[in-house]
Amino acid sequence: MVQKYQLEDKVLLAVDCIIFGFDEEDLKILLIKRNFEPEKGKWSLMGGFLKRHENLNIAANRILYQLTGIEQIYMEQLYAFSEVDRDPAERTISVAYFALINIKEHDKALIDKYSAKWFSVTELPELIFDHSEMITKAIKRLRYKTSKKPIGFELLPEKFTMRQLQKLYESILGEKLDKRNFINKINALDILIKLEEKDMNSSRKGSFLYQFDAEKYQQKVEEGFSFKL
Amino acid sequence: MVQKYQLEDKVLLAVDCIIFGFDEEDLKILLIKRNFEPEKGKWSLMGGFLKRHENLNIAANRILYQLTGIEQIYMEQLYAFSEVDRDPAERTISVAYFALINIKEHDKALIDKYSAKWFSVTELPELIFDHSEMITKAIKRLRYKTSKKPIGFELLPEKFTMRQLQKLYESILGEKLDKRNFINKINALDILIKLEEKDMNSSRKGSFLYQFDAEKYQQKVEEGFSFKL
DNA sequence: TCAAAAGTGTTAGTAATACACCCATGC
DNA sequence: GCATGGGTGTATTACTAACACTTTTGA
Repeated sequence: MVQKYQLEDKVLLAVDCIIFGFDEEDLKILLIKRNFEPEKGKWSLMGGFLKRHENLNIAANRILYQLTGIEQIYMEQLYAFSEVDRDPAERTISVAYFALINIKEHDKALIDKYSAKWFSVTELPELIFDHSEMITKAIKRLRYKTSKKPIGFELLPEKFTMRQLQKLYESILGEKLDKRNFINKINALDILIKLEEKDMNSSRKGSFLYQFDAEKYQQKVEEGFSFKL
Repeated sequence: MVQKYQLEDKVLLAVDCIIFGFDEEDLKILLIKRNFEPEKGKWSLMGGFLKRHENLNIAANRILYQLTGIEQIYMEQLYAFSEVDRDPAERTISVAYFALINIKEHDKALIDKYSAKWFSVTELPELIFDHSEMITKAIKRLRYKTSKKPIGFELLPEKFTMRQLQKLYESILGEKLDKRNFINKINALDILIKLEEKDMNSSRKGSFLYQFDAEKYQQKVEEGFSFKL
């Protein structure tokens, strides 16, 4: 006979999604114009409320899908934000999630339809509630993860140049890296396939394209390999 | 005019506290016999429900105080656990917090009164709900933090021997460390004060006692120092 | 006198950093 | 022919890891 917790306070539990993308220049974050009160019309992370039948991961994916049409991506829980007055309308606790996606792979039309927009992390607009704080924390976590595992390949097209990869790392870490050291380290990891093909857009000489070797990477992870950039 | 989110589901939000302690031998976790249904009488983390007027940090401290008499310690948020059926009585999301405390500094009588008990992390009893999973995650986080910052001093008495400190690190990391390398590294950090005094309990020869130099440490942190064991 | 834990340095290997010039091409 | 970005290797330094014997003293 299971007894219930009848005297306890219940609260609204929100989920906010921090979606990172990369456009071969800058690290970007996807924001949306909020279409309900309070703060209607202001920029915001993709957010919504947890429903009774969902866990938080599922809610995060549903909310992202409803607001942007983006489906089935891996999101990771960041932190629960719980200041009593963080939402002026009503007491709400928000669990922030973040994810990395490839901007080009996700249908621009769909995102436009939903009035979502990419902003460079260095030029974010004013955001509602504590969403800036969430983003600050997400960037910190992203930097940490980047220094442990070679993530970031999600953010690039299937074929990419060393220079694009380097720029991606630079924009995540917020600092310039040495070209030769970077290439040496990435090559030492031995998880890229160098293609015959060259990308001729970026320079007259052209630069070789690479692919991420997911199989080799998986194998190395199983052998317990760890990464340090 | 602030509008409310009237159609959204509300849920119970619980907080569970993972309290780490060290008794100069083993890394331990504080557990309590649950005195209400469901699962009454089984071992559990210290848990309770968030109240309307509290944020999660404050709730975590209140719950810990009510169940163990331990006050005013620094707790860090770990993760929100949200499986739909994690609590059979009613839909409950739980945010886990963890902390490090010095077992001896916290009044044993008080803890006994509340029927809390310390268990070695290597010999945990069966726990309710998803509490084992919470502990696994907390240990992982603790190991990570230990490898970045010289934490763990919270777990030792004010004066301690190098060997005690080494045992603490070994029990957090779950592996043996080399005595000389350990001492060399700790000394290189230059955040301990070597005392004249010796501890005569552990051996015939006696071993020198050390103190953590909080001031020096603070200064180094400000200079941007980072730690790698 | 011996058992039990404390204390003490060096070396070899590995990883991280700093650094500068030539190449290929389109204009 | 020159401007642009691409590509390449080495030397130095700092860190990490492995390793064994002597000291002290209470029983």
